[in-house]
Amino acid sequence: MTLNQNTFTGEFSYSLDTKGRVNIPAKFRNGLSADNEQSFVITRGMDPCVWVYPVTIWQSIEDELRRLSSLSRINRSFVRSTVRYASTVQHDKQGRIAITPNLIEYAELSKDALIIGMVNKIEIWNPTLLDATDKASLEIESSEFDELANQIIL
Amino acid sequence: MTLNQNTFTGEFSYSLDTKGRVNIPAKFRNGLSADNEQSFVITRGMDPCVWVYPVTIWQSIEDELRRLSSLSRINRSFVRSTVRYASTVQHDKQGRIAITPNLIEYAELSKDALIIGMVNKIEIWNPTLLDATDKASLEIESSEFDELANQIIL
DNA sequence: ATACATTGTGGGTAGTTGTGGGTAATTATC
DNA sequence: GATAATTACCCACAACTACCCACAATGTAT
Repeated sequence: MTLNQNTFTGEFSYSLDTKGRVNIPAKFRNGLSADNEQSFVITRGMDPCVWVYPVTIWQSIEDELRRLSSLSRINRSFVRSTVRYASTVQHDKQGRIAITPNLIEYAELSKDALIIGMVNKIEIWNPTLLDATDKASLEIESSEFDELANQIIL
Repeated sequence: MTLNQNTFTGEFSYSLDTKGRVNIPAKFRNGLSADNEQSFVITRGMDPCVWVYPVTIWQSIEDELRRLSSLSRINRSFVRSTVRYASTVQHDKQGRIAITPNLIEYAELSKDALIIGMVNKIEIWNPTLLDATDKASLEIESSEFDELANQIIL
């Protein structure tokens, strides 16, 4: 399939093994463009989950960060907080990537991992945490959803 | 993997030994382009930490500094504080570099060293100092932070 | 329905990496 | 010029990681 590379949709229940590895769904792997060399960048999400970017997408973020001068304190701490938890990982022959202990702790991952396609990136969740986050945000932000509706037509 | 040379991301907890040496994470060493000849330039960071540049990157910074000359006061003080303490170091067979006593004192380094990839350079921190710095900047600059995030993060 | 390929999961092994310390060479001090 | 201090280079080892193989479950084709 060559339609829409580096685009991810759908939800998958996979498991994190004792070595901290999770499988990337075959659908997602096959959707990866060749120039990614089977690699992703994993980092902290804004929510308590792991964000997984194709490297080529992440590089565009890096390029912008590179342009921020370190003379400014805000820039320094912004670059630091963005890049600090990011690492490049290549999936093995079985299609798995290793999640760093740091990120496992942050996203509170244990055996069950919920993998969600988020268009240009992938999220890995502890199912319990996702439920809680969903409920909370639905209550609070319905008015902001309305605002977004004006910008994006579904 | 040859993707993106001289680019550093991620966080590592290493230790400074009794001889003042720290390991450069294997990931960072492997990402160094060959023309660096396993060497870095270490100097004072603008925050209380040690900055570590690949020599080739440092050279381009020096070139820029030369061009800026001494027109503005900020440049003069930047040049003075940054260049003054810079020295070139080559890592040994085990991948360690020796930090000069001067820089160890400046960054208040002792046993624990936190090594952070900052895209085009590496920072070495005393973990306690980093925590403090983080907290301070988060309080003061959170709005400007959000602004940057909106521009850069996908 | 059966054979075959693909996918998700578990685990073993060899090589790499981080860390400590020892010895020789170099530099500094008197 | 002799001695002390520092630095560069080497070896050793434990812990970890990358890589490989195996197998069961699922999906696909004939």
